[in-house]
Amino acid sequence: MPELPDVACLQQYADSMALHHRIDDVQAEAGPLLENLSPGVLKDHLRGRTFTRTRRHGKYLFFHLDNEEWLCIRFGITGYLDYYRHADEIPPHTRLLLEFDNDHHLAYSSRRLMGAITLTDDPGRFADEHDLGPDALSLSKDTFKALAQDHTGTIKSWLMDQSIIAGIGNMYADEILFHARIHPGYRVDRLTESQLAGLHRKTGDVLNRAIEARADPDRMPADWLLPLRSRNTFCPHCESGLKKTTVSGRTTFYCPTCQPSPASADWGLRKQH
DNA sequence: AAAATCACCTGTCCGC
DNA sequence: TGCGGACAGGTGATTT
Repeated sequence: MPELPDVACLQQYADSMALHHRIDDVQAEAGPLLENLSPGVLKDHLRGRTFTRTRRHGKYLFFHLDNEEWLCIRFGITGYLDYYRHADEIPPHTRLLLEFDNDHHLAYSSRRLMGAITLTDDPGRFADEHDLGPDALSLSKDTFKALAQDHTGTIKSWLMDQSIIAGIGNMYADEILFHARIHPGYRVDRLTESQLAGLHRKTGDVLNRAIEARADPDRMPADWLLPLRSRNTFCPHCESGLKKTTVSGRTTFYCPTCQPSPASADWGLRKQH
């Protein structure tokens, strides 16, 4: 699940719960989440330290340690954080468990092992090394338009490409395109200036509104697509039946009326059917 | 070279 | 009820 709004909420959660407590104990399992990092080394770096603040870039969350290092977490599809008191509250699939000096715990859980846990001295450098583009909430309209130059693939895959813009995933790409009234299969370089301007505005609107809704579909506005996913239902604007299809290999929902298909020359799909 | 597709894990859901 | 197969919101590697 965790796209930018989800990670922003996890950041708020961590800020309200997990800062300024000394880390007394660390449990980590070896495995694919810890790349180039052993559980023992991670433990050595974290134990005795406190988190002083956090930072988010795209879908990554960084915890600043009082020795100037940062713990970096990527959540993958199934990752989340849980701060709790009693040992029997440990969530299933906990992959990293911190125990603080106030007898509370912070667990990073991930059912599918698709996230990452690592350390860095500098989140900015980390973002560069991992080829992350600017955060989706940091973009000016001009930067947004400039980033779209010369791309011939689909607008949906462009929005989701973390090396271009960091933070947007499959679900919010669909939501943003729905509100911008742009079909997800459009070629990026066939969009008009005004379409790109609208897309930029909707990107900020949707992501910020999703954070307000605490990334909870039940709190999202009534005219949003996301809570309707996989329900085979109707467009909240025009009552057309919503379509489910595949764009760039990803499950895609859209409204065929509000988001009309591009003319054949304007598709960004290599193969169309 | 850019863009699409596959592979990575594991749990869930659906149809037979 | 049991079982196989498709599928899931992400990303990095591989292929086209």
